[in-house]
Amino acid sequence: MARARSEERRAEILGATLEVIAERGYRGATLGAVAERVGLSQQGLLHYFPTKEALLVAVLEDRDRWDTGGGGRGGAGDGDGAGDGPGGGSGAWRLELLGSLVEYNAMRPGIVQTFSALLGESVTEDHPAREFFTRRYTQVRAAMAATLRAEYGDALPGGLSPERAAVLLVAVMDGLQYQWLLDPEAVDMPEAFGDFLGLLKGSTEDG
Amino acid sequence: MARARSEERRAEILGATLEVIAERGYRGATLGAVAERVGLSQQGLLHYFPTKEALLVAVLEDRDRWDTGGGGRGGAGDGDGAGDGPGGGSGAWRLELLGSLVEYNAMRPGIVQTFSALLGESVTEDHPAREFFTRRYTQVRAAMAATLRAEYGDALPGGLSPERAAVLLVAVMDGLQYQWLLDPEAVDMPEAFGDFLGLLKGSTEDG
DNA sequence: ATTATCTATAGATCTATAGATAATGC
DNA sequence: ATTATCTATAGATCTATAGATAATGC
Repeated sequence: MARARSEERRAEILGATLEVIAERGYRGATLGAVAERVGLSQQGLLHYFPTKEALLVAVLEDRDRWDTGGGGRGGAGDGDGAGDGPGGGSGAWRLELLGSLVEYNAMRPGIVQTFSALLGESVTEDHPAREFFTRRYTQVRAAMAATLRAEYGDALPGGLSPERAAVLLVAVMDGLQYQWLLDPEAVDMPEAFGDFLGLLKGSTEDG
Repeated sequence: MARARSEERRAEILGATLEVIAERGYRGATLGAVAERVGLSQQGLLHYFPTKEALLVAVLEDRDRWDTGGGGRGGAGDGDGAGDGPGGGSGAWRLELLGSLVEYNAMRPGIVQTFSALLGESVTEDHPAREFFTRRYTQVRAAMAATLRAEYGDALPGGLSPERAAVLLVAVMDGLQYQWLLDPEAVDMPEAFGDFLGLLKGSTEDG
């Protein structure tokens, strides 16, 4: 019971951390702000996560677990570095699910904002999330390539290899997120992503 | 002469600011670090830019000036929110120049990192660059759409309207920058961008 | 006068450590 | 014993203001 309550507390704290990072980024996030959000003193928070970096690491590990479907099978990625969704479990996403993933992300601006902010920060020097994102993108590109290969074979309708298309697929997902976060009225993220899938297929359907 | 020296100093300071932001983001950048890089005390720096935010604003205004070709004619955008290049001057980019722009960016990781970090941070609340990027992306999408329309008319070979293709074009440029900054060995940014242009044209050439 | 810089410093924060107190589980 | 929290606080920073000093340009 004590253990269970402790786990609950940690989950609460991680949720609050996601919120605070969405609002201020990791560097701008303070332990005090996270603590306040869960009704703890800053020092009380440090009982659960001994340093600020440990808190970030826990957030990223959580993300990894969630992305890989909770089952803990590594290798397959999720849809994107800055969005998330239901884990696959079988090794590679089915292409049609990627559209749903983007729609799902469009309903969760908070979490998209958290990871878009982290991704942006991660390119700066010595950022504690940099290695995480580097590794993750390698995985995600590989998973996307596998998905595309399963769907289209070694050459896509547009003429690209699955590997080269995968880079673009991931780029589009991330890039759309920034444009959409900054101006959700102006950018229909799921529609745009559908447009891109249409290009890969060599034809376009209406949104 | 005093005026000229002053302008020089300001330019030096802006250059140093770009570097420090690339390394630590805007929130992580300190006036002291910028000052040190130009051999001034932190308080000496504040003689030129009275607040930290004024320094950021100057960086962004500089960028705007550079992007619009230095001539000060508004309306046309540059290639991208997180890269830069020679200004157009005539209102819209020619499509073939976009590829060169990406190649140019690939030779300047520092500046790409500065603006990628800023873009990432800008999605957080009350970030002083948020409005800048929102406005700029609106402009850039419009300029891209105009470019595409000039090249292909109202329907691209792939079937998209210029406006809908423009969103993707910008997304690809940004998204590629993050992947490339995190892992330049793994991602050939210019090649990937060429692949995307090929998709828009409905055919693909080798890199 | 104005410009360029500096020293001193106020006033805020921030992270993390130390050590106390109370409750829970053996 | 262990767990959960708290108060107190050290030690670092950071931004920005105040005010002095020296040089430059009329």
